[in-house]
Amino acid sequence: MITFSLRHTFESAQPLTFYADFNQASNTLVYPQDSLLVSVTQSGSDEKGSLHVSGGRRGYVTSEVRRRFRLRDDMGKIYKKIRTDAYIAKAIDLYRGMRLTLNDPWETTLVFIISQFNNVKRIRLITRSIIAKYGSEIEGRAAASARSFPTSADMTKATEKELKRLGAGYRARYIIGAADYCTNNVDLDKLPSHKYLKLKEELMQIDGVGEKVADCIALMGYGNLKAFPIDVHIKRTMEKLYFEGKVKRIREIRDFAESRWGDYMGYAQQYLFHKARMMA
DNA sequence: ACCCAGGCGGGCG
DNA sequence: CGCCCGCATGGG
Repeated sequence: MITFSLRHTFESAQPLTFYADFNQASNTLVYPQDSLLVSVTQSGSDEKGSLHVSGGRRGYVTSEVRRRFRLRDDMGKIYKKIRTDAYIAKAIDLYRGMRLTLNDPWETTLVFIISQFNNVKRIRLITRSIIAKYGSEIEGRAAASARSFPTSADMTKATEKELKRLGAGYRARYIIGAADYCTNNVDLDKLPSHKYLKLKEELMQIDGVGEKVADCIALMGYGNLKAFPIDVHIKRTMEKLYFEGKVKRIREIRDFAESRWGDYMGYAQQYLFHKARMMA
């Protein structure tokens, strides 16, 4: 039995959180991917409850779910490496089975451009509005219907005025720029996912993508676990926990994380972030 | 009214 | 470089 919690993963504010539907009563997640509507159900509330996957061709969908929910990650090994102190141990105990997810690079880019200087509820609302307006309709057996996430080419048709009407605010300009750049100047699917520094440098060429958002894209869009996004929650939490409450630079916090959690620092970040956000 | 939210880009010293 | 500021929007 694998260590996986559909609920904690869904609630951890990762890209799919912003557009998928999660039914708490049935513990079922319905989300569109690759023009399919996929339904994932986990029986029981236990993180080891068995998974049921439906929608599309069974073999393909099952392997995609395994890939996107990173079900091949050895959580025992990861927990052993990142369980370095009481705080993160508590986070692991509270949210055992929470996985990082692997999402489409463009999808991740758009979602995290929207995320800046924003809150989760509004990120979700704006993302859904964008999908409703610019996505295309797909169907599946898992539910009645849904819309696929708009491609960067789809988004080049958007105007700043439209995006502001959907609530994007000053980020509307970034979205326009990013859609154009990712359609005409770079192929996100060809960036070097395993070369952290190079990947981040390339991502930061995109309009509205700075260091923090680039780390989010590297982590959740490319699966690069050396990425360590430092947002307000992480910064405050780590300054308090590991730096005696003193204000530190991003660089120093990142170096500390790397020395402490090494190749699994991205997972450490997700557990620290989720606990900090849930407790706030 | 005021503060905050998974920050970024531009400008200044 | 490193720091500071404005930025749109809605919820607590």
